[in-house]
Amino acid sequence: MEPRPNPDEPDGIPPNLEDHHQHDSLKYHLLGPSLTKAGQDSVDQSKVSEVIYNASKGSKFFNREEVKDKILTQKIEQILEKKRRLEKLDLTRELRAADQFIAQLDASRDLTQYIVHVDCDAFYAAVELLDRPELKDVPFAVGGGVLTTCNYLARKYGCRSGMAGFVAKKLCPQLLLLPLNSDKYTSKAQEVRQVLAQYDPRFQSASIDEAYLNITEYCCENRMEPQDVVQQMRDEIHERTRITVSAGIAANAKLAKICSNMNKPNGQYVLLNDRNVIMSFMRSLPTRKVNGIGRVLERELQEIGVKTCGDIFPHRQLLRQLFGEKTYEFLIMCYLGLGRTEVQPAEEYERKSVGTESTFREMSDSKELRAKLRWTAEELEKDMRKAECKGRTLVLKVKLHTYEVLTRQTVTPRAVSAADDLYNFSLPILTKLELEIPGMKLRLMGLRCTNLISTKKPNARAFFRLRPLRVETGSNASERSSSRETVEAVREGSISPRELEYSTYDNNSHSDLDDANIDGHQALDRDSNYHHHGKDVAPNPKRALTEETEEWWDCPICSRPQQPDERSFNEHIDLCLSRQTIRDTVQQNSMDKPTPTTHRPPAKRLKHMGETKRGKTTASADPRQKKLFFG
DNA sequence: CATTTTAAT
DNA sequence: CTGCATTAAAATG
Repeated sequence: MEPRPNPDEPDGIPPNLEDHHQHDSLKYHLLGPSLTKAGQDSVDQSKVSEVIYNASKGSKFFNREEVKDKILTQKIEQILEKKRRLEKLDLTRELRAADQFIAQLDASRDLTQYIVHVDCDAFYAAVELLDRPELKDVPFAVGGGVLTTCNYLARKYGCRSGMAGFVAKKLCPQLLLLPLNSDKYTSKAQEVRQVLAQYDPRFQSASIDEAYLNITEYCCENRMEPQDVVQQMRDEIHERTRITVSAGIAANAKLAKICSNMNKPNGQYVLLNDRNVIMSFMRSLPTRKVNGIGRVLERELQEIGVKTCGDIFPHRQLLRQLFGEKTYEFLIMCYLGLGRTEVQPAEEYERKSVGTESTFREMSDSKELRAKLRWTAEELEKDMRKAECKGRTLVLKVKLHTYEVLTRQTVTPRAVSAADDLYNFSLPILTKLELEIPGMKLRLMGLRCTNLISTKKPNARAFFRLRPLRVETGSNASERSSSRETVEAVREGSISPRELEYSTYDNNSHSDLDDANIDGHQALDRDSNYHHHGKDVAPNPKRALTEETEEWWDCPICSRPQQPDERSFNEHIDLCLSRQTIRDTVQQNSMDKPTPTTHRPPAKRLKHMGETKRGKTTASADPRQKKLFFG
């Protein structure tokens, strides 16, 4: 905690106190999304927010932020009104439901795992510093118009990731801006990951510079305490890569993530796997510290009187109605300090959309816009080729010169990926938008493809899901036939179709063994600040078409549904395993090089098991079947 | 109720 | 004052 350096005074401290007062929430908002990140403790935030406010005042971006802030204020007004209305009612039912939910969650609390969240310190800046050690004592940032990261020296001036470059310059005029060298960061990240893999071969990359590990096994096998394991791992990372990382160690991923921030940079923090310790840790924890609670939810919560996770409890009877089902459940989990205890490689998650977007000088000419769409379509085609998929829904995104964002989507008659198709099917929605908004002026255009169908490795693995013929009954028959497609060709030689029916289905997930071989470039680096309530990091690897799959146990090797009977299921797996061994041998000889350093564990792809959040099949199905297969 | 759009992260 | 992906809730019909 050093004293804050004295950055040059901004052009003007606000002269007008009323103005000051009215825009409090906006100013706070303008501080940006990464406020909770480390390195800011010694900074005078109110000074910083003044500078940001004055630097951006009057810009189109600012005006839009102002509008958004007004809208949020209205939304909060409605929430408060609803709250007042609710409080006049008898809420014992909701209270009971909440208490029951809490009891149920608490009973299923798992304190047996040691989950670690590893976070590289100012990663891009640290990598740049390796090449240019002379920058050790100068504040610098990486990124162009927007800072992707900055070193800790720059943070002392209030600079941080996500901030506009010119704003950062106001805060710190000496700030040096370096251009991005993405390849460099990716290869450095790989070096770090090689070390991580020694401690948990199934570690999960959450972004280029963040990862989750489950070190329970490592601790057991080496008779070591978690904190010693992590200290050793961090030392090893530093020794091998010359970059420093921080880590959090706790019973689940949500807690570990919070903990990795506590002793940043180059530190670690252990939260004991003890219910009381966790509960009191959460009690005083500001909501914003939780991954998934950002500027907006923080403010909404704060306005109803919830500042810390402990404050959630006395409001439990209101939260569902005020914020909706999922957010309610998420908040209760926060109160209890519960989170994910499983960690799984990112490659095992199924991608749901692929898209591209770009910002450009304002543009309104119809011809130019079509050219831009054409170009965007071509970019998307490249990305889809890389992802090896096609899609059935196109989403056009535009940002007007006012920074207002609009999206329009259309369902294509067939799965598409070629630039011509992408362009031709999205052109009508662009044209319609132009009619809707006369003189439409854009600063950004994006195209995204969803409802994906994989075209991966046609001969390497069955990429159609085979499932036994079943009598279609009742209401879901029509629904199912619509999402199902008879397929022209059987691509996979080793299994004859016979009486089986084919459906295009869950293609990526069948190729995790292939993925393991390809690995490397598909690493799927996600942004650290993406969230979803309920889970903590990556998306749910679950499928559409859930209903009827419940009655079948899917084989983790071939993914075909099996009779839900233990004996025959195990027999089938044995058969599949031997078949798999043969296939792998054949493949290795032909083309694939197995990954040298990170050895992969046996295929354990237990999808459709422990399914559904709303169905009550949760806890029962999962452990049972895992045991069945591994036990 | 299914689909689309917006907003948050 | 980016770009990519995911999720939840609200709006729409």
